[in-house]
Amino acid sequence: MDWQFDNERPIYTQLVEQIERAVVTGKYPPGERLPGVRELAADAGVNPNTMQRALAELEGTGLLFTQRTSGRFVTQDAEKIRALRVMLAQQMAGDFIRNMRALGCTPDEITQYIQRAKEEE
Amino acid sequence: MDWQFDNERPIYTQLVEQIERAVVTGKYPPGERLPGVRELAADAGVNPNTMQRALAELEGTGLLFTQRTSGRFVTQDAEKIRALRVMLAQQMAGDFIRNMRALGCTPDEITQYIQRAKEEE
DNA sequence: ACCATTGTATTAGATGCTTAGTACAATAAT
DNA sequence: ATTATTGTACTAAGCATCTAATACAATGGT
Repeated sequence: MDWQFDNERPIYTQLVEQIERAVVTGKYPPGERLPGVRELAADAGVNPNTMQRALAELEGTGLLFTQRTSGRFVTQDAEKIRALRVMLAQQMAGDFIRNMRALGCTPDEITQYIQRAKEEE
Repeated sequence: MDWQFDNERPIYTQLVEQIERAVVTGKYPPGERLPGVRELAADAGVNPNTMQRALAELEGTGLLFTQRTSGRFVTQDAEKIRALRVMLAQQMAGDFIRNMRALGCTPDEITQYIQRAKEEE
């Protein structure tokens, strides 16, 4: 997993996002066991405490669950995962539109910028 | 001006963004004088130091300039302002596409989410 | 000349994030 | 039974952000 951080926002927040992504894209399938906190932390290059904090949040939303001494697992509720993916995508699209509008962009202009950005990838 | 903040990122960063928006949307035309630091800070509900920090950054990019004791002004370079608006829009569109791709969205899927988000505003 | 207003600088304290280091509880594996 | 591995908890330190309060320098308006 290729972790990547900016220093605009707390690392634990970015960890949450990137683990969510790994789950909704199927990199960690439903029911699969995650590496341990220490291993994940070492892989991401962060402190175990910071990783722990991110994982605890993901447990709070029910995306992960813990079995006390055998490790952490992705929820087996595949529907929940699909729903999360849709929710995240809607959220991002909504935020994007609002932000573009705040710049004074018309719907057509937004479409043009999107088109351009797609071609550049 | 209706300031709005989340607590995900530093306030001074968000101040920079919102002032940039006010400029590129023409709310503060080229050459126009801004309210003083204290007034802006009071209006935004933040500490004058924090506002000062945001304004100093905007000066660093040349969007604003200071006349020692009469106040701060928007640059008179209208082309610079147009260029900034385009830059911000491209940046946002690029980030958006990358983030949607990271969620596993296809180009068509992205288009659908955009369409949906536009209709909901 | 005077003075209110401008931007700017400085110090101190509170809070949150991150790292480092250590320790403990529970259990699967041996 | 013992041991290694799991998640979890705690303290201390460093750092950035933000607020609060105060002070100073420069100048436009009177």
